[in-house]
Amino acid sequence: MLTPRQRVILGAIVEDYVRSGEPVGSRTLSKHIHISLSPATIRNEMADLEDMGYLDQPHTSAGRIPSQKGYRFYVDNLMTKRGIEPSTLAQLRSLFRQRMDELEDLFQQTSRVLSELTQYTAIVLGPKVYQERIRHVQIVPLGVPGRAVAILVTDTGHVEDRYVQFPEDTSADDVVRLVNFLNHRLAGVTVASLKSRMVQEMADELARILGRYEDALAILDELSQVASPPDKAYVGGTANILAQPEFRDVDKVLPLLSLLERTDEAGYVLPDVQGPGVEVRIGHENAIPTLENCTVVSATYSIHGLPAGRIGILGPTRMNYARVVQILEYVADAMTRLLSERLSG
Amino acid sequence: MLTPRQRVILGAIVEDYVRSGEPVGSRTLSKHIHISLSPATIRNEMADLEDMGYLDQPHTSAGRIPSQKGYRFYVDNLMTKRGIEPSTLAQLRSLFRQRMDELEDLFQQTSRVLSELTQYTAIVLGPKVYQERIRHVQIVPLGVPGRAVAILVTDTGHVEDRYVQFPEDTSADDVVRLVNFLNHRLAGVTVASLKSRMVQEMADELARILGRYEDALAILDELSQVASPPDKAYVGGTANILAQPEFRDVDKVLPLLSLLERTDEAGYVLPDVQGPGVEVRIGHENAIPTLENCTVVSATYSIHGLPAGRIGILGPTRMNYARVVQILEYVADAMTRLLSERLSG
DNA sequence: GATTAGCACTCACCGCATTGGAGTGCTAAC
DNA sequence: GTTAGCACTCCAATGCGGTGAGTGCTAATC
Repeated sequence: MLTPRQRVILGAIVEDYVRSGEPVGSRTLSKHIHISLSPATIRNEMADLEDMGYLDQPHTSAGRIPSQKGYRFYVDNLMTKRGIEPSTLAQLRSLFRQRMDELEDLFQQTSRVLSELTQYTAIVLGPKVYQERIRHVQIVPLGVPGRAVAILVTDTGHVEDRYVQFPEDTSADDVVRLVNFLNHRLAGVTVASLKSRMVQEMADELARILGRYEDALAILDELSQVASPPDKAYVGGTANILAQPEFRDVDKVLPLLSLLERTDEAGYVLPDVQGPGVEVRIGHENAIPTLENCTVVSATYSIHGLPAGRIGILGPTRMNYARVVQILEYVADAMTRLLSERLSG
Repeated sequence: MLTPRQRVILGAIVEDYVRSGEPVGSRTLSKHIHISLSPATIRNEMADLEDMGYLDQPHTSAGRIPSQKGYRFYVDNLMTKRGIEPSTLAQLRSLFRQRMDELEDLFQQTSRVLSELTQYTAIVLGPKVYQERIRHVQIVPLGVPGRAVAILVTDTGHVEDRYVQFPEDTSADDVVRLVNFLNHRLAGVTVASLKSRMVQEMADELARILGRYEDALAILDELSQVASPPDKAYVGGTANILAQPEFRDVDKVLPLLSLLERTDEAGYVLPDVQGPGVEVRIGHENAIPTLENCTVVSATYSIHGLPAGRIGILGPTRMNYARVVQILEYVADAMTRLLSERLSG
């Protein structure tokens, strides 16, 4: 257990190091406002903190830097939220006051603003489609026989489309019948359940309508594909990583940038927690080894009380935790309100 | 004008430098197979080439490197295409042999493979929608009165959707009438013409159907927005830039990465040429100042004989021009064939 | 007249020693 | 328990000579 004095010293070291990026020495700390101890005393305390694993020393004659354990203790016990600076708050407010017709815009803009405000990398995951309810199904045949586009619209206004192939001799009438049937049977059903059991039981009915069982199955199979799009990730400010002194070295950033570049994998950077509140993963706490020197802070936003998607910030372990946590709290909250309001009445 | 011997020497310098990344000295060159001259002679020629601006010298006692003018001369007059290596060809063939249901996949995969093969950054621009013909229009009202999703499907299977707002008292019947009217009037029309004159003349007709003129205008205005989506850019291999020795310095890459990150601006990297063949822009020939030390090689792909979109490679001026040009020629050609074949009968 | 051998010169780069300074650990005094 | 003092450590910056690749120039050679 840490003594109150050790806690003050650890907190001061974390905050000083986050600000300056330089290892913190005992002399620097003794000048700190809330600490009126001589450098020697502080040295003793620092040696103890290092023994306990809260601090690291880059080399014998350097100051101390927080270890990952140190950051963890800071986040759990010492961090004080001072409220978001007015200018930041203003920028956030204006972001959510804009009229954004497209959901896509909202996510894109959010990731841009988040990365600008924090100077770290921001990741915004679009809402998971499979919880939404189907509002409309449409099939548009293209010029080529047997080829068409299937479109799914959910009650949130989310549109998914997919190129599908039909048996070549499917007639225009068949398509109309199919669309009517699907709309009748699927309206209000969640996307998730479309994939599973619905297909089975619908196949029989559909076979009656079309008069061909195999075709009915094939068509439904194609359609069910529409319902499982990959989660879309909006990544902003990847270039910001380079500005961080700990990533000035090209060899260290390369794996990180490669990871973020594949937007399909970028989603895995955010942990899959669905609870409320902000989640902080420091260094090795992340599942992905590439992130061993990074911290990922993430939060969940909801639609109508249901967790819908995640937003997060990726930066070095030397991160301004308090500020990032507060900003994410604000943004997750604002997105929850905006989306819930917009998508009901 | 360059003498034949000067041309041989310049060509050798370019190819040697592209391969090694080190300034080329006279001794190295004299060992070159096709050059049987003493270092001294070569030195004299190199001095002349430098005077004419084809070569640069990093410092007095270093070898020579090609200037941008030198690269330009090489590309225009000296470059010999030796044919793509078998292994590369195999990879390209297998890319286009895959079944790719979504156009999106095609562009994404192409940009990935291009960047992997070249180890540079690849940019693929999706086809310009406005040349395509409208196949189907759909409007799906959402739960909230006056809010709906408008969907446009083109004959290539391209789907555009947009959240739109209607007058709140628009009835379900009105929407059905509107959709029927639009499909009747717009089928086969190019997206481009929808924006311009169509709107004007349709407004009158629509007003008769709905019985309200202002609303008709408002609705058409919203719809015309759907028809002008930004060109979508698929950027792959941005991290590859870091692997290039000329961009090991973080300060030099940062502006480049920032540019590529904003995918809306990434499109501007490729010049807007619509002719056939491959375009090479070296250093300052690029419109964007950030690219002063980069070369952009680009090519156009077509659908049914009409230029549809562009693909390109971004790398340092020290680039393997012959190889990149050949690969782009191949890919543009393959995309043209694939898209034309797939989108007709 | 073109080519080449020879030579002095330049300059980046490497390794090495030197120095300064920030910071520590330890001990003894307060 | 706290602090002053001191020897010690180690990084980072600086300076310096040696090395080698490469050049430009001149004079000899073909």
